[in-house]
Amino acid sequence: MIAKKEENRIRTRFAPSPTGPLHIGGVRTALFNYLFARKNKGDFVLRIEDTDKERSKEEWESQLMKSLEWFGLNWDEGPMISEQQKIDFGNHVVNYLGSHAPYRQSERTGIYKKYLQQLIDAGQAYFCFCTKEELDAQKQYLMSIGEPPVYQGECRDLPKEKAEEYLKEGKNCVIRFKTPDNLKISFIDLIRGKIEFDSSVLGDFVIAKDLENPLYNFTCVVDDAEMEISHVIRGEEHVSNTPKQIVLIRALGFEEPAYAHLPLILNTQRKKMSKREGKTSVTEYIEEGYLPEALINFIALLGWNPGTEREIFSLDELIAEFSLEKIQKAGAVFNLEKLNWLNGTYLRKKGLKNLTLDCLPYLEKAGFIESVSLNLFRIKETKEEVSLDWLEKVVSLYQERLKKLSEIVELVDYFFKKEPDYPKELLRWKQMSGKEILDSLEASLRVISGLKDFKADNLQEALFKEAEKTGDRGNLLWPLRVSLTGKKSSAGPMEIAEVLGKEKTTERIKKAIRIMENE
RNA sequence: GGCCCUAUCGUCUAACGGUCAGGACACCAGAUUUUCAAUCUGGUAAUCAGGGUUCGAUUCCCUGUAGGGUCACCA
Repeated sequence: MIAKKEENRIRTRFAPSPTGPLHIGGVRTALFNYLFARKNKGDFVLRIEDTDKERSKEEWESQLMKSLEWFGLNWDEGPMISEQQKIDFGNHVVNYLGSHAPYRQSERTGIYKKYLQQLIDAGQAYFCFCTKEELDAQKQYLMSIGEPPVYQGECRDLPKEKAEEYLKEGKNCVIRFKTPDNLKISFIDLIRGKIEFDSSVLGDFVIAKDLENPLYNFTCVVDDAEMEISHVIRGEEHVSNTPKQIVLIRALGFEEPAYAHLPLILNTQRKKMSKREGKTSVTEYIEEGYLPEALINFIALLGWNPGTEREIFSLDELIAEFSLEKIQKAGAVFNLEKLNWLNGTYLRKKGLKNLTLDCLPYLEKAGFIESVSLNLFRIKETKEEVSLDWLEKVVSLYQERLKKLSEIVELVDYFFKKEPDYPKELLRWKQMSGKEILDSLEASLRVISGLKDFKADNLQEALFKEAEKTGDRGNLLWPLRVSLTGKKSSAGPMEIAEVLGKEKTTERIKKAIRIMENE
């Protein structure tokens, strides 16, 4: 099924298990595999590790792929996807990039079975009939006396006939690998250098529940070999799996891939990021309104640096700069503030049209607007119809203030309400008296009424001229701004007025005047 | 507890054995300003400890300390 690849071709893989949404750490692993493959003109393979039938769900699988697609981390190969499969995934993923499905371990049982049988026949793996209770007790004991809690090999030398007899009886069993005794297993980690383990800490570990149900370490080794993966780049939590996989590779006569174990991404408590504290799934970041390019840029800089002082990189620029040598050894704390800053810079760089399109779902979800047609929207509260162009103007007022898309809602809400709601006190600038506020609002109203061309520039000119009378522009502009927005901070009142239009601007100032008069 | 890994500003990080230990985020101050941002300028802030090796250690070695990972019929 998998074509023989050319000698020395770089091939990496991302091998998630579909048991939940894509994790930030998962994106980083995928990203580095992707970057390394692309940098070296190699291949990037996606493999779904769904051997755990209890926890694996197809919806997670499609969400995983959707997330990778969103980031632009497209994989190169896999079985060609049939029309039927496309339909099966229904709404989740409409079209896969390159029309490749990922490799699914659940569809490769036959392959694993063959190799499993090979090990059993060669006496390198055996059936174990020990019960869970027995093993738990043993583990407890070993840990209590400070020994590594490994299987003691009770069934290791069980005669073949005996094993077959138990098997026939239907006795519960697992398949264990016969780990060689007293063996030093070392490998060169491309990031950490030489790492060595003693085989005694491995014990005879379980490689399959039975011939039909192989377990992670086994399937991983078989697949990496079958798929001719040249570089296994994965999280640091896997270093302790590596010696197990190496002894399996040797027993099966496979070639060892190169290994690179990435430092962990930590939470602010400096622990491995977990679902317990903070946001870990990328879907949460997507929903909050982080851009894929910002997230990619940020994650790339977590544990890697280009060796220069540059910090802003597109995916293609990362490919050009990437190298494994520049990867850090120590774990890196996920620094949300820096992500926010980066996202803000990407938001500011974005074209207004696209930014507005990105904001639309948030405005709809907030119940501000509903879509009438492609370019026409209705403000729900006032039933007014507005164009996409107008929404662009609204968004443009806040482009440079935005850190993430979701913030647009509370920033621009006053455009979508009949009138802003605010406490009277908010209209007061510094020590102004009620009379002064009233005068100020009436002055604004007068200036605005007399204006023919209702544009921010003209408004500014006229209002600044009026403001000279008191010397402090705030005297005029603060009450005006509050009357229009009901907020203590916002974009400039002239720009807001222009977008609001003369009529509404006038109405809102009049309302503020009424509030002041009701003293 | 066993095994494995790691250690530079609060955080992400730079520094062929010789640098005033550099940059970015955050923070503080100033400029700008009607507010909040954005922007510009400046500032505070770090080599875990102790031993070696060396003319000279952030850098190499050892010990200690601290932190992390992992010890499933999960991946």
